[in-house]
Amino acid sequence: MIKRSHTCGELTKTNIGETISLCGWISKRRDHGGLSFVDLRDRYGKTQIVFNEELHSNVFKKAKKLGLEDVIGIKGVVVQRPSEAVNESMITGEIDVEVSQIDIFNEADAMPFDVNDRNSANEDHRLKFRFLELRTKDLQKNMFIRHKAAFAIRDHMSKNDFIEVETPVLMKSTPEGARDFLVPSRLHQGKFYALPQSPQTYKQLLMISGFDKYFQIVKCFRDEDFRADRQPEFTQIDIEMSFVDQYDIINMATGLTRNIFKEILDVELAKDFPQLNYHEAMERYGSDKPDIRFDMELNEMSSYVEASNFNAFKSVLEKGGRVKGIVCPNGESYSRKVIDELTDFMKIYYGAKGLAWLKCKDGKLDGGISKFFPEHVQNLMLSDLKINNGDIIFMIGDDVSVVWQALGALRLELGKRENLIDNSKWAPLWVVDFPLVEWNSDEQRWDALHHPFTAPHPDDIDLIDTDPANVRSLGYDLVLNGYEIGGGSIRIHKRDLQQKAFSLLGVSDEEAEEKFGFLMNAFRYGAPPHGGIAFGFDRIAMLMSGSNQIRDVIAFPKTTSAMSLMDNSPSNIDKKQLDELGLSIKK
RNA sequence: GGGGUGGUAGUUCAAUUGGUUAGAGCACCUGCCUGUCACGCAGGAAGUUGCGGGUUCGAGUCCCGUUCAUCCCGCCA
Repeated sequence: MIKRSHTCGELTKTNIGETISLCGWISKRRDHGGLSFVDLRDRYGKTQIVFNEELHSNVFKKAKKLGLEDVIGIKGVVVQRPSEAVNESMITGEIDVEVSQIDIFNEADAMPFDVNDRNSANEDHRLKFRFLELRTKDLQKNMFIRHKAAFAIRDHMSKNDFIEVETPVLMKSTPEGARDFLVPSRLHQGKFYALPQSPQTYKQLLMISGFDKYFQIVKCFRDEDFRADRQPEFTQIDIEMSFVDQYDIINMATGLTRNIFKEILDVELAKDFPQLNYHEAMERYGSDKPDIRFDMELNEMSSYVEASNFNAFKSVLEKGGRVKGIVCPNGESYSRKVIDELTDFMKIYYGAKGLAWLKCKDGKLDGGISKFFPEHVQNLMLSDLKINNGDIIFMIGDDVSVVWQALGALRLELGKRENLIDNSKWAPLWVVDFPLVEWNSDEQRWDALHHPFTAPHPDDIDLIDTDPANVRSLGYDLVLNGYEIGGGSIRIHKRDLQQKAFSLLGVSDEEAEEKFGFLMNAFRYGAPPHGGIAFGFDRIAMLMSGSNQIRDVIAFPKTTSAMSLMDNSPSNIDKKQLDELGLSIKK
């Protein structure tokens, strides 16, 4: 067997005259009769190797039958290319390898798609042959970014005294939050393990154990519906610290994020990331994960509405609702048809009742609902909101949550349409002071916004009994370019406060004991104040690789229906396996 | 659970209002070619139009159902 002396990405004219050997895949073939050029590829690059009938007729004959993606090893001499044949776009473009010996390791069938071009097949087809898609330059680059990021994280955390502790993958099911993936127990028939949604309880127990700086790069599992940035199994950078407040965590996580971007992309992020509290984020951007690479903030419109004759909005205000609006440039391009499309978008997806608009023309407001606004009100709007000629103003009036959500989505849509987003920009920010709980009207109860171990803001503890909706938590999210890439909180570390939190969430003592008794019990034996954060490692890798699909940074991802098209999982199992587990399939 | 988009040779796409034998690039096969790098030239093979039903003289095209992929809403403590 020919073993390689070099990779396919490194030979240059300094190697001319050397006898070398290479191993790799045939990326491209150009046959000229007695002379045949082959681009040999491995993950380091490509090198052009030449088969010459006159020089090595035996080898030439063997090479005649070579096809795309055959795997070969060759031995030969590095030679200078004729000057007119130099390919300046390749590192190895000044040399050829004159092949004198060849091993054909494996001949490939006709390829299902062209691995030189990732776009040569649809995604479902590429997923079926994911091992081939992973040969593409794009995915090799992405996997390398991911590897470097994981390496940089471990290095950074270790240097800062954090230790990585592995926690169980088979754990107790807790029906709170996301749906669990379940694993039936053979030895305890009828009982189930769950795969962790996150190692949350374990890392809190590790704090009680005294591992005051813990981290783990760890797989987590959530059985919900999937999106471009969500997979059933995903990887978190899980971190927890003792004897800290939320600003210690924020500082640590900012430092880690800056380090990753510096190491992998050589990007210098701001020393401190901007911070917005939740309420401000919603009021200004209509989102708890705002993309602040562009402005176009949401404006308060109630004073203009009150001074107007537009009764639809006035009655919204009377009923305690809100009216907000955004000012968008390039209003001429918003024809009736386009506005109707945007209106449907608002109605169908965000429950808005409509989308009001007015345009600014010749220094005056025009069209849409402009006639309901007296001239002096219009003038105020023009000057307060800095509306320019050609702008269009969109307004929505509704319950505050609808206004926030709909306008937040509209802001993003308009930002894209108007090309306001600078793709070269990195805009991290912290969102803090989240509400502790939100009302779940379906279940008629309060749900934890983050999770049930999140500490309430110390200033708001008295409100827990009287006004739960306005209790802030010591929770925080790290947002980058409109993606939530991390989130965490200071945890409750006292048994009585944890009990209070459970009772607010409608978790009975018995239930709390059954589900979280082991944690509650641990609080009896010396629990330090602690808190932490978990980063979505896949999302970070995705953003760093310039993608908006998490699948692009996962070697073997699942589809949006949680299937693996490559190995066809999930799949049926033998009756024998079911019997061993004491399970039967419901018909 | 709901909505949008898509599924046609191995693959990427085309196919006029429903109308002849469903076409083209790449890949594949055969032959030619000694400086190509998207090599070139000549020829060839390749199709259950996702699946099931319906309308029609006639369906890739229209209708209903279903399935898969993808994007979004719900969901994701």
